[in-house]
Amino acid sequence: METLSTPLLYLPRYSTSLTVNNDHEHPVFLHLKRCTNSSQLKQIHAQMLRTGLLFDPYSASKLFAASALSPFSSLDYARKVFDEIPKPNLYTWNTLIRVYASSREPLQGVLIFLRMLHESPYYPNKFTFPFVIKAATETFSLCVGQALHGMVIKASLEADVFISNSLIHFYMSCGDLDSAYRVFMMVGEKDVVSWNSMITGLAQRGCAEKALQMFQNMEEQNVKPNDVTMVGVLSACTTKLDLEFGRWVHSYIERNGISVNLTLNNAILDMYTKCRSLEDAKSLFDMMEEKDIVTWTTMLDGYAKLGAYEEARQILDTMPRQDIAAWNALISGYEQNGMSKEALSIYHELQQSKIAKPDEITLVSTLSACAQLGALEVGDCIHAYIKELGIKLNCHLTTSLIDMYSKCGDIKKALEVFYSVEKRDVFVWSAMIAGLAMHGQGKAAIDLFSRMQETMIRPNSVTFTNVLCACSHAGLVKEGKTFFGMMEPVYGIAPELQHYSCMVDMLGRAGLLEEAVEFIEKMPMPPSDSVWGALLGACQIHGNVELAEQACSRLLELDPGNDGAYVLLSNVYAKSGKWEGVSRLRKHMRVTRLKKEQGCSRIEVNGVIHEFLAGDNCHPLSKEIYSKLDEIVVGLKSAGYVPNKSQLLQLIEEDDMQEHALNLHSEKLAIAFGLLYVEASQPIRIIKNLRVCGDCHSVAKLISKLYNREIILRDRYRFHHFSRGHCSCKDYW
DNA sequence: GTAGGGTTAG
Repeated sequence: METLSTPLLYLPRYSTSLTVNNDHEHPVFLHLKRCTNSSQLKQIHAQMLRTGLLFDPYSASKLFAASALSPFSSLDYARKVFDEIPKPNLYTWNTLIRVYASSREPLQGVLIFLRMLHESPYYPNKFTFPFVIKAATETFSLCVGQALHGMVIKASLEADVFISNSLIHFYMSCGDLDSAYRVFMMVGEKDVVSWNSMITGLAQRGCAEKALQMFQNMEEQNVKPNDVTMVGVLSACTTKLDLEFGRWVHSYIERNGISVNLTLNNAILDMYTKCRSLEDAKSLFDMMEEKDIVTWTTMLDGYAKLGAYEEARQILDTMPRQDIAAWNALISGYEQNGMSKEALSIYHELQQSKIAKPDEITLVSTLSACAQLGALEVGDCIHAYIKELGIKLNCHLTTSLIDMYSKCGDIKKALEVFYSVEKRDVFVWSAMIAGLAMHGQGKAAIDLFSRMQETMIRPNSVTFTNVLCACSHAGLVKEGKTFFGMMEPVYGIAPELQHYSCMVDMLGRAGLLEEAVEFIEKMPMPPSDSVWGALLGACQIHGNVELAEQACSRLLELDPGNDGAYVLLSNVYAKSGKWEGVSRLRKHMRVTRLKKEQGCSRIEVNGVIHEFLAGDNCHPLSKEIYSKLDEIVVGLKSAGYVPNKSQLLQLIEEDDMQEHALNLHSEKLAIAFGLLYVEASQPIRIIKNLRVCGDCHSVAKLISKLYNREIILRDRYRFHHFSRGHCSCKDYW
């Protein structure tokens, strides 16, 4: 520790008077200019205090600027210096606002500004406003910015292009595009930054077309674009996923001699990966002489999202520093491509290696993977980890937790999370409504939707999909029709295909097949495969062969490879004893080599996921499982169970064999495994990739009674809670 | 003596 008795610098002891007489060449300023570390700065500070130079506002401002802006100084130290200055001048106030505006506490910038208005004799000048507007931008404080805008006008400073540009950026960041545009229009001499602020603002708000239109206007006005302009334009291309236009922009940059720096190269690279051209991305990546963490992460993300996992992994292993963004890119790449097991394994690797610390984004992706897999125990661990680290739940995390708990079958925990948070955005509300819907709690879902209306949060298109889905699963036809009718007139949300599908599903399930058909006929757009699929599903429930045939052929016109359509139609035939229809379908599937998606059920025991396929004997405990299954069948038969073969795609002709095939359904294997290895106090949680068949549904009900166990089964569309011989779906599914 | 706009992971 250096002390003042061993100075690093020799500071001549001037006999200073308090006034400096405009002697700006005071030697202490020279030292200040040459100062390279904080110890030297402190010595100068001490010297100025001793000599009283600090009482001169101009000299003090010099010291303060050095304390606030030099790379080796800290904001805390600068603040201490500021507090010692008896009469800070306007320059000093401006500098303090400036450093706070770009610090981690931008709000302080606004507060200091207010203090300046009260305590100082100065009125803000053309330099003050850009700093304080930046502070308002960083805090997303619309009313503060609006007030500042008012002050700018009163001070007759609205013609200042720097201030106007700050205001444009501010309004864009707050999402007030109209105000940004108004300020933009008022700027007399728009410079390149004015245009850039509009272009990047629009691009970041997802208004790609408007951003590109702005770019065109800019060219027409003969304002020469620079590298920042092109980053904004590329961002718009990336939103549009328009590779051809992206390539044109790349060549435009080269043709117009726009200087390409690292950031611009990164933006071009991102455009190529998002527009799915790995070739273009790779060749740019290889050519780039300078790369930073963004370059590496962008390339890694491109590989991972497009399924080139080996290449992605190689980037991770060779990049100079594996920060958390890189791990997140790999995890989300797997998760978004439905490879949840791989996503979880990367997450585990990350935790064990401790190379980087998981952040909110890591947790959101990993929770989604848990939700897909139904990995409740892993999901629970992540929730515990969040609590342990004291991570505050933001809306993204809250949504992911609610989604994970709902999809893993623990609706109570999902509700706990929902009620534990103070802040809920439209995604949080929608996720909770979806959770209740998939658990068949339609009434609760609707109640929640009503409570949502009491808040300022406006429902979006997804919210309505979830509400209609809730009505459909719970048979709430009247309510569903009301909500559907309100969408456009009350909420200004035009119904989309998924809303029509939900309505057809709802009407169809309720047996209103004619009404469902009329509804389809009145659709303002061509019905999609999922609309016909909903109708076909309803036909299966209500055994309407003729309509099923029509729905199936319309569905196959749109999606010829839809194996589910054949299965559903086959079930309709089987249900009404039309075996010739069944074998015709079977033959057709054989000829076209279309295979029914294999049924697969999953169960998690002690954090390990066990997977079963129909008739599968790959499991190491296969023998025990099958003997348990035999025991169950004997027990069920003596309780009066008769196998229900109506929903079996008739691949096996003989009766005995049919029954055998039924017994081998994957969910039955998983239930047998659960009875053997899940603690008696715990529910048996199973996840199936397809819809549960009627026979398995009755069997699960009986088992829940005979063995006095709770079984929670997630199928492709919803949950079934079996308990004491009943199912939560009330056999309406 | 002070100023404004940009790229990656949800």
